[in-house]
Amino acid sequence: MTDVWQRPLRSDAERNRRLILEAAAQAFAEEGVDVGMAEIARRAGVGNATVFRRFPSKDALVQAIFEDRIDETILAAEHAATLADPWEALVTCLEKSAQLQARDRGFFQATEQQLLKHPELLAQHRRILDAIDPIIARAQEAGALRDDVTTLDVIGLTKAAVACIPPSPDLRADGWRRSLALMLDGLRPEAATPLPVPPLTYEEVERALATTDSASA
Amino acid sequence: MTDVWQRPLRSDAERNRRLILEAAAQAFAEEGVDVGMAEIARRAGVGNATVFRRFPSKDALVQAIFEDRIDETILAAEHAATLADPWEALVTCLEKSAQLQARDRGFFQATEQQLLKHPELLAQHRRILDAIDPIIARAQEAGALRDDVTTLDVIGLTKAAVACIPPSPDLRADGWRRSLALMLDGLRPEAATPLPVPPLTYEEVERALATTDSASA
DNA sequence: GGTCAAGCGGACTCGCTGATCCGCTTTCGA
DNA sequence: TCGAAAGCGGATCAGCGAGTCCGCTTGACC
Repeated sequence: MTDVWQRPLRSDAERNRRLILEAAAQAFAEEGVDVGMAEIARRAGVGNATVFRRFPSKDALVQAIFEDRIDETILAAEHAATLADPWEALVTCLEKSAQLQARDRGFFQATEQQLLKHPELLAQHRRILDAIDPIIARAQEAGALRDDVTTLDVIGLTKAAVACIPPSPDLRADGWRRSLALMLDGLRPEAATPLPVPPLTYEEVERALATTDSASA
Repeated sequence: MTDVWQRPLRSDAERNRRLILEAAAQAFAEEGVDVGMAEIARRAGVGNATVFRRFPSKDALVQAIFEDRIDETILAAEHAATLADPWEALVTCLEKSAQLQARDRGFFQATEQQLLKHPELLAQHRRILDAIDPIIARAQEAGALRDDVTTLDVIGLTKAAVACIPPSPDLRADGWRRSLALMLDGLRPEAATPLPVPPLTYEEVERALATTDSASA
């Protein structure tokens, strides 16, 4: 997606691009997506105009970082999928995913509400689903994971495990391990109790987000 | 807390006050706390100055609504506490709490990150904890709830159950019932597996929020 | 009905932040 | 070494949203 620069960036420009991405990721994670572009430029040690030259808008910058994180998550899922034990694969995948989200807590927390409204990002997000799907299926076939949950359920729970810890740099960073463990206990077949309502489908979510989009944009 | 008006408000002023509160609650719920005061005034059918005359700042307005919601939650908890079955009391309490949060999803989601930084609100929030505490304790004594979870854990999970459903007016509004059910399954003693890290204490959270406050304010 | 303080609302200020402009600097190929 | 194009950053613009001002209206009390 986006432009592929025929002529590669000049060396200093490429270096600045990286500095900006790092600074922005850190700033978003620490202070949320509301940090000003000026602050990001300051952290990166460049002028504000330089930021806008590399990323035509703040949105574009946020999206670039978001895509990076999605790639990392997918990589983690693909690695976890290679583990022999189906349940361990699931747990590993979810733990890594939660860890990534916890690291950039401010970023994810502040963006997830509004970020999916960009169609490109929605497509990216779908890639995560596809990466985790087989892990879920395998765990269910092995009888290690209850049958009545969907991939979307599991992803939601993981997100929730991170979200239920208040975001503060001064709080123990591993709090999510506890909530995730509680949720995993609820995902085992032995714990299963009939669920009250049917799951959301991806199509439902997609449609709803698209509508919300046009309403709030 | 807040002012007690010696002279009661003139009838029209009182009416406007109510209109503003309702309009603001709805606007926050639908669009998040980022809606402008002008939009709230528009929804209430009053001029923007009128909003500021009743609530000296946007913060004050948000706090007023927040306190309302906390009162409702505590009321629900107190009602649930009267139920005979300890587990049912817990479930009822959490469901009602989740329902309230789901109704004003945008509001809670957008505020929980930053709202607790006001000491008054932190104190208010503490009242919820105190209301739910005995319900938790009773369920644990009855052997219906695993022993190794704290009230803070349970509140966190409830919040998370709501948070893991994307906020959209076009999405089925009862999605949280499913995630909450999954979490409840993980809270039963039979499902219990040793938890990896110790719980957060209220003091830890309080301290962390206070620090985050001064950093981000 | 008359008086007047309380209340009203629209126009305004003002600061903040995303985004642009422009004159100077750096890289890089020849 | 040198010229041109790419890059740079401080100054600046523009729009938005919180909060204020002021001349007009309305409800309350006699």
